[in-house]
Amino acid sequence: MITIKQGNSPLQSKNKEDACDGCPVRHSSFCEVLDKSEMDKLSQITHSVNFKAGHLIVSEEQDANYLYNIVNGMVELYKLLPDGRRQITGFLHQGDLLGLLVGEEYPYHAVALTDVELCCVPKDSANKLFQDFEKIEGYLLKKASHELAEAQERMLLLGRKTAEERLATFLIAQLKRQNKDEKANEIHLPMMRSDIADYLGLTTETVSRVFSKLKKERLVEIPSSEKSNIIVLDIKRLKDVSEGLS
Amino acid sequence: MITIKQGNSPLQSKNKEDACDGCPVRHSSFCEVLDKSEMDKLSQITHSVNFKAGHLIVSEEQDANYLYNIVNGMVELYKLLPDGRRQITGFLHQGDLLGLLVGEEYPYHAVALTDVELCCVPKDSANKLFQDFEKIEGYLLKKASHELAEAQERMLLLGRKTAEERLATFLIAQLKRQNKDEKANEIHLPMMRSDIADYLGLTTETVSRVFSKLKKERLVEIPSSEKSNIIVLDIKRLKDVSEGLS
DNA sequence: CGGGCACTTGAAGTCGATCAAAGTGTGTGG
DNA sequence: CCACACACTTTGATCGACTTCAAGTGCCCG
Repeated sequence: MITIKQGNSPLQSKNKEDACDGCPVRHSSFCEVLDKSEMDKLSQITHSVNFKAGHLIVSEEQDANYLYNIVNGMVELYKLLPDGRRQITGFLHQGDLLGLLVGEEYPYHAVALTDVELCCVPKDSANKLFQDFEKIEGYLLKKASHELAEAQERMLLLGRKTAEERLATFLIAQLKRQNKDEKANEIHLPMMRSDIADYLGLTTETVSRVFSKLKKERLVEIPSSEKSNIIVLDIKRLKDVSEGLS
Repeated sequence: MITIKQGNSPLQSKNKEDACDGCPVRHSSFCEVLDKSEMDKLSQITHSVNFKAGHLIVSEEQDANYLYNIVNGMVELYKLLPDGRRQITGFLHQGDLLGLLVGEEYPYHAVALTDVELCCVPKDSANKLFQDFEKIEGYLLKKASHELAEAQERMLLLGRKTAEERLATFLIAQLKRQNKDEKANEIHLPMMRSDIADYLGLTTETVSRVFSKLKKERLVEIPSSEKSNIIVLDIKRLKDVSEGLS
């Protein structure tokens, strides 16, 4: 069972005017498509929000009143079955969007994995947002299709890969995301083993056992004191394992 | 192993001018956001394509030159592992989009499950499409977010549900899709058991066994001659099963 | 120092996979 | 029209990967 600290409502966490003055909004990923003056205008209708690690940001079936852009930190999305089984559907990083949806309600829970800073767009402003900044809609579409492709990759993982292949796939993906440099081989995993398990459709025990197996095979190394740091010893071979070649 | 008939290249299957004259494009789901004159204009840059059941429409890593809209019929999307393991990531129905993506290449294979008719937008026209018809982009975004929510639901299924729960979930979803009427209880499944298996992350044998179990429990009925027709005897209880309540 | 939490490791159990065979419906050619 | 082949489905028996249950370890923090 997961314990979640009570989440702040977005507006509590920071005074709205302060947030805009401090201009963290400028660092939202919207700057990829908007120029400086547009970002200034954008900051009129958005504000910054902070959540401490472990806090609930949105919950399933809660009215979707905000669209968030992760400014920094990491967020996990998950769905639950009535009996408590949990599937983490994604880890969100800087620049990712949270709350992009059709319906009235969020289709998932979102929890801050680390301390996070979010750029928060009230939903009623969203339509205005689209009118004022046409580019935004195309940008969101691009983001959404990208996520869709990732989701399909994940379905392949969950439906057809073995435990070892799943963890290898996960590590390779994290490695790619965290390093521009092709050769870099260090990964930092801010989430617990049980989060990795719920992301990969496994149990913590299995994740732990597979980590041990990968260590024994000299594919990775894990300093015993800092279990959240992984060193990949053989990227090529790990990649092969992730695709079932081995 | 799956045998796939050689797909036609889009332009072979029908004479372009004929397709537009026959105005099947008018029946593409874009009509949900465009008025008649806009649809006429749209049909200038799109054309109709037909594929016979079993034929390959697009394949993974093939250059994504077209965006398709399913006019009628059914399409399956899937990804493969090097050793042949297959995961079907979606069944597309009337109005669904095929080929909405960021990259240069399709991230999946698409095969016609039934005879299908597609509305085909060449990619170079797509940008023009967005400029001329601003509404289209918002429409695509809506479609994409909807698909994203479905993908997350599927991850929960693949990562955390039992075989019985998966099949029940699948049947309930098909029932909803095929019937406006809440009370209707007939489902037609154009795909084979092995397709259902590859969609649910199971084997054909397991799918078959679970069907037998559901029959024995009087949750469904399957006429022995028409295995593609399913009658749901107890929707409420099947729904409970799909959520792990039972 | 001790309690708690995350993680690891071990032993036993189970669900679905695999292997094998039989059943069912369809189409084809004699 | 029947017989045979083929493709799909079902059923049965066995197997194995991952889960479950149960200890045990190490680390942090009061």
